[in-house]
Amino acid sequence: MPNRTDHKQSLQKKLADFEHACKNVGLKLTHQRLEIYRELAMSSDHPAVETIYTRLKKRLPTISLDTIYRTLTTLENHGLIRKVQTAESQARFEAEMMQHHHLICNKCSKIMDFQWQTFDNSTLPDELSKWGRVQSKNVVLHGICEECLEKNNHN
Amino acid sequence: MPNRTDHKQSLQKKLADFEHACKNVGLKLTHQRLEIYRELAMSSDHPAVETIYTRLKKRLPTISLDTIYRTLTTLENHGLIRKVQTAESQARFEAEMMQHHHLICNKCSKIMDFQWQTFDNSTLPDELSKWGRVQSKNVVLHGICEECLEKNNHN
DNA sequence: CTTTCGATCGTAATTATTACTATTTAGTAG
DNA sequence: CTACTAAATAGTAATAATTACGATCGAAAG
Repeated sequence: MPNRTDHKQSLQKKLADFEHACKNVGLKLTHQRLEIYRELAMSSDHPAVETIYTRLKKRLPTISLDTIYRTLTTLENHGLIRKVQTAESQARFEAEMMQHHHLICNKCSKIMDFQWQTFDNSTLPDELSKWGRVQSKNVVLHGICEECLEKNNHN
Repeated sequence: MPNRTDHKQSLQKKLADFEHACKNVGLKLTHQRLEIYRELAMSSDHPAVETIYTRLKKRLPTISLDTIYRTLTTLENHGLIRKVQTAESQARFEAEMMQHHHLICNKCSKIMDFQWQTFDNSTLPDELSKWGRVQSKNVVLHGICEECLEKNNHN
């Protein structure tokens, strides 16, 4: 029995789950999809699209960049993989330099600031002490704002 | 005397501080820089570059997009403004679907996963209850990883 | 006032992502 | 096993975001 810190499932298990998940949501189980997922499941370095492309080309020399973009988007929409938290493709700025955190609406992309003293005062897990020098510590919340929720109700 | 939740300084104060800061770090105080900063200081909606450009054009019809990009980068490098947390210009992905958080190196852009049960179990500040529906709750740490710190020492 | 070097403008180039079309293929029905 | 069909892919073209370049311009120091 795996101990509770052993949260990484075996690759086999992940791939099997993936196949089932595809079936369940009606996604065709293509060679490319499986390989793209496998590549990501084997990687722990949060690769960019180009990186995945380069790595996959060794096994699938004819795979297209478009397929990778399309597939990653599809898988993300079905909750099978994640895009690492980013505000959006385009950068956004602020002049507020006080410590604060962000709450981002997944629908309208509005960003709200909030403060959270309790969090700011908390200490990080011990395991991070040997990582290097932590310079900033922020919370990012994602969700749907009240306004967008209401819009949806009126449809 | 302002109360403690009144964390927004007056625009006047901010602009004055900005002027001093520019002097201190040897940045020329140009009309464009001041206006770009003013625009950002007046905005609470975390505008994208195009947004800033559009707004500024009303007052400075000849301002160039390049100037805005360059200026924002300059100001960010001097810690006068902030870019809202993004991993990078290019998106990055992961297949790990368990709740976890990210630690990102500002030098080499490596992303490390970590877990933080205490945080996961914590409750959000009350003020957020009326925002809408929060769907995810993550910590993003930025800093310099051990490896990059050592590289710097050897220079 | 003049000088000087950093900053700006206008535009071109680059990079990341998305769209398009002809072709291929997974899933299914005969 | 073969044929069908809608979905998926490859290859390439288009778009969007950002960065680079070269000719001026102007802030700041003397």
